[in-house]
Amino acid sequence: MKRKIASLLKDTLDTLSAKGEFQGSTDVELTRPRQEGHGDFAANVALTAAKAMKRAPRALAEQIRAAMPKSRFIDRIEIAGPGFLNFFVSADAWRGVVPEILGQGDTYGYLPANGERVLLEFVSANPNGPLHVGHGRGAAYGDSLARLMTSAGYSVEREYYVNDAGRQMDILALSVWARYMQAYGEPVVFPANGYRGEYVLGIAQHLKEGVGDSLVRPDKVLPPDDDIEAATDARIAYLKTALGPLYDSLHGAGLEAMLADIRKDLEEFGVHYDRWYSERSLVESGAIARTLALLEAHGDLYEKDGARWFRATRYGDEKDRVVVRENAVPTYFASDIAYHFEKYERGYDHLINIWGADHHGYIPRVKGAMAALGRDPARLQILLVQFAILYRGGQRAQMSTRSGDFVTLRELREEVGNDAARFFYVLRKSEQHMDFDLDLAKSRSNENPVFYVQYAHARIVSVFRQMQERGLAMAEPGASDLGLLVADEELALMRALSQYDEVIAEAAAAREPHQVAYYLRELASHLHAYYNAQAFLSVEDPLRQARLTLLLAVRQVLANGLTVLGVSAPEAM
RNA sequence: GCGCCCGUAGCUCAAUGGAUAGAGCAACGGCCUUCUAAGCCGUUGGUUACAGGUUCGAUUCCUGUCGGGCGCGCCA
Repeated sequence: MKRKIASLLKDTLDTLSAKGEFQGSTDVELTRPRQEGHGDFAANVALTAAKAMKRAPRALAEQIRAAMPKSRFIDRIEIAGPGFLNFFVSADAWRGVVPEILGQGDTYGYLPANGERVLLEFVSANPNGPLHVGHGRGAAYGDSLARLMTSAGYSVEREYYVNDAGRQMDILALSVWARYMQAYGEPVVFPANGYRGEYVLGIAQHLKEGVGDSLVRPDKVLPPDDDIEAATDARIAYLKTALGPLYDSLHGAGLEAMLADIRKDLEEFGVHYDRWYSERSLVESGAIARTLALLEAHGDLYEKDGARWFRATRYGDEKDRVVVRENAVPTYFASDIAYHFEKYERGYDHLINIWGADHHGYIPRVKGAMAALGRDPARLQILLVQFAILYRGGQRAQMSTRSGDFVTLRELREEVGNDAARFFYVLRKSEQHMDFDLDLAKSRSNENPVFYVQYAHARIVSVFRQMQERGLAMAEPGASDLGLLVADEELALMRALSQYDEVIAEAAAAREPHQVAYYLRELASHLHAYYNAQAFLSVEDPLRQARLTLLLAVRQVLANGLTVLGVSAPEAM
């Protein structure tokens, strides 16, 4: 609908331009006015163009209105305020959306394919512990964004970058080994910065059952005691020597167990990936070395304090960054450069990363590295998800992976259900700090907005169930006389329905799934109002058929929107 | 100290530079012998943190101040 009006307006402006009676861009944006009396769509073109043309805005608006052709979509056009053009759309035009929805079904709201490929990387949590509620927000946001952009015509691939090569994984291995030793009653000091979560015990137990006592070695706590990090590194080195090739099975046991857990968790949450991309594969394929060589060739690397540095300051970062440590081991940043460079090589139009807000300082160096490699940093869009601050019983709950004192995504899902968790997560804009009230999310009170929307869907289905029980039948939707739909609630509903594709387009462009959630709440609100004001089955037949047809369309759009958010549309509640 | 994000109703949050800043919850008052009351209708609630600036017009953009979160590693 919006596009139809916009196109009429553009044609008019083009005509005026050709006659020299209008200057400025004729690609005009229409808005949905907040104020009821301001029509269905508003254009501010007269206001924006008036200055350059040295004309009074209202007079210009009047001229544009006079030049607009008659259309069956438009009842009237008013000029209001400082010079807005307010378009009032005809009821018949609104009614047209109903057959459109029913004809397109599940694909209603899908925009035509735009041929653009998107690689969306999200969650990518280190596999050294279960996902917690912070990761859950990234998962819900990322997956909904993927669905949203798919609906908006993009070709989207989902990817999880598995950090299976770094020091943190060695610390997990060390932690598992300590628990394993304890399981054998061997004396061992648990590493001060190890992972204390209960899941580590499970992995150790599993390991014990699998390989027996073949990994038992004398413990050796190495100095310096005052530097925990250095002591840990020394112990890891010791363990690698002591275990030899067996270290891989220890490391692998932790990795595989955690990865399997994460995959299962996400699958159950409705989040499916097209690819799990291993960091280690970048090491083994030599991609890191090749990428560093490219930077070297461009003169963007140098030696200092025994390490190799990337000249990030040359590309806008605050300071230069180490890519190869003094001990010759590449940093995480080095693999990330290789990883992102490789993403560019794969030829996507948009590279989108979703990162936790604590990584924001990392953005300039990655973009800088891409610029150094001759790639356009603008094609890499990094979206930040702010932390969800947990509250339990009115108290702020702290999270820490290492202490094992945290709420896992799985716990949350079990307590509040996948639907409530997903809806709750995407109800806030991603860069907004979010207070996650666990008690509230757990409660099945009407404060939880997901029920409100799902209930609207279930109510419609229930009407059709009643219809059958009463021995009534639904005729072909196309046979209904929608002209009978004249009630305020009906027009409001149809107006809302026609807005769905606009919401999809705008939400996708802004990367903001929460817009869909807000829209659904509004559509549900119109439905509930309609439900309370009008009867469906207890009216006579031409009208009954028309109303049932409208209900079918509402049900369809509710279902489509919920699908974008990864939330189910229940038939009964 | 520097950088990034944020500050909107009692609470949680919306609002492509537009018109009288909106929802939900909470509070208060109504609505079920009829399709699900997890619902509907109504009332109350605001110096958009503060001070300037840009312009026809600012919650939105710019500068500064205050307050909160995060980051500033040869960790990831």
